Amino acid sequence: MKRLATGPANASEQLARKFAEYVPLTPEDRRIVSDLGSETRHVRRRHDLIVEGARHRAVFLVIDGILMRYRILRDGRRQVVSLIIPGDFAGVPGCFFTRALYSIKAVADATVAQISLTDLYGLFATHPKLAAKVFWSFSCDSAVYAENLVVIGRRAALERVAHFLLELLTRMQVVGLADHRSYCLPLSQEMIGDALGLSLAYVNRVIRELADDGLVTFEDQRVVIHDVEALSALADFERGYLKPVPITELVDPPAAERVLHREPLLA
Amino acid sequence: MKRLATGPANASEQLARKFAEYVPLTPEDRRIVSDLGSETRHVRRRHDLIVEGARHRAVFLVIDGILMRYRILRDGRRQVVSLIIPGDFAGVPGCFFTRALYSIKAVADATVAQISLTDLYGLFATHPKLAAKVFWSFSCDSAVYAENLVVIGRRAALERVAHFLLELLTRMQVVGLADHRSYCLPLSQEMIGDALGLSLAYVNRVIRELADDGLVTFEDQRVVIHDVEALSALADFERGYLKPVPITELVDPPAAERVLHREPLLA
DNA sequence: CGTCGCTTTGATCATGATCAAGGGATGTGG
DNA sequence: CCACATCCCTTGATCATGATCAAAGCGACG
Repeated sequence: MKRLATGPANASEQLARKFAEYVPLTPEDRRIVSDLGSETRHVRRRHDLIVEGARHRAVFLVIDGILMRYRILRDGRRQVVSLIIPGDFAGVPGCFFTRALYSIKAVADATVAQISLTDLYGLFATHPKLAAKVFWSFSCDSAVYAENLVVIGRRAALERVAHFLLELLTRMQVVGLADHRSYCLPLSQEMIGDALGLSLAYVNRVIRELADDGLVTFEDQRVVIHDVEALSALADFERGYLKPVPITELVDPPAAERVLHREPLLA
Repeated sequence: MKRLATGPANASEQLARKFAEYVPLTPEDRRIVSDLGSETRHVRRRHDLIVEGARHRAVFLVIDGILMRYRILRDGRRQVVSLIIPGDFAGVPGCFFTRALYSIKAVADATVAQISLTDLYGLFATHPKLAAKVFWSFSCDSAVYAENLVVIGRRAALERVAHFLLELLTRMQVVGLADHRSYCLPLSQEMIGDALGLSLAYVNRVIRELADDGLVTFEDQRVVIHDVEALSALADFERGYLKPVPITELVDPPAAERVLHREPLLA
């Protein structure tokens, strides 16, 4: 259960790592994120960070650990809506609603940096470029949700599980928590089922089938994907949706192409 | 098939209508949107506005008509990822990726205002407050995707259809295209199935069942929900996820609470 | 040492898919 | 104006994917 990379100690390091390829943070950005997220909080495995229906006071940048965002329906059925790994924000897009739409629970002991909504919203007035980067990343999360709609809506159980493992491989790689084919996955099979709309028992059978075919191995909490190519083909996995365009073009477009005249910013 | 409201003629009117409650647009905002979206385009029913894999050059603000965002898998299975109604943006979040992740097709003849990516990105430099409002609305779209994950992942067919009809009722009401219990729904049962991960034949049976129970009526292209309360109970529908907090607090937080000092905006 | 969380496996069931066929409306080209 | 095609709805019969129920084993942990 060794870690591939030592967890970064603070918020700005972890965010910079996630954003590295696409949303380069300036030293100034990192200083601000460090300031904003200086108040860290630990969430123990199986404990809730946010409970559905509660009022929002902050968002949380995950520094270490894994959390899941979920809803439990009246009759006990549970759907996991997203897995939140280091570098991701927890509490988004709930922060745009007065009360939390979902609960968020730590799946493995987690450390998060707390950013008050006041500070977050204030970024628009004080550091609009950084605000743009953060909101750009919020928007990109939609792409993951949309893709998962295709997974759950139109793929068979085997494909769903395969896709799930590959998406997580890719996301973990981005933040340096996976090598080219393996990572630590602290989820029970029940949680995987709840993320994919499958029953616990069936997830177990499907995983067994994938293992029997020599495609993946689970040992302890580590997943090893022995043939990423083959599994991707099986799942019809295209990782494009996890690779947005660099935001540089967005925040700093070529000056010549700006068509609108400027307005005073803080009028 | 009468319309409840006459369709607004231009982009800023339609956006203002959608944003009315939550994201008040200033007169200046509306002028800018009018400028940006002055180039309109018509998309005939069944024609594609964007084809998966194409390079992105613009986003489109829907003025009139309905479109759907979808993917077709290798073996022909189709998943509709979202319905795009007047006031929504088409081409988001695809615009954050070099190539379109999904195709977008008009379900009913549509009119859209075209906004080039250059102009959209340029908003951050030229009109950051308006950019904030637009990106805030992009982020809110995530909430709809997440909710639909719960619908498709953990709800039975009857509940899915009921939830679908209620979500659309609420969204159409926001832009003045539905009264308190009915609206025009130009979708075939096959499309509804593709949005909900169900087969055409089964959608038909479920709709029949809802009709037999006197909960809804389909006539011509109009849906009438006879008992919104009962249907909401059946579907476990909570419309909170369609009602974000007003953005005013976000863009104009109380000055006293701003903790960070300001930086020059266009350094 | 006993409980709890998690995995594994079997047996049975049912929701919803698939296949097939027909009918009504609308549209289109000859 | 008719013939034909297409789209969409409807319904029946059958099938299968995956759910549900049940029970047992296995660590880990207190």
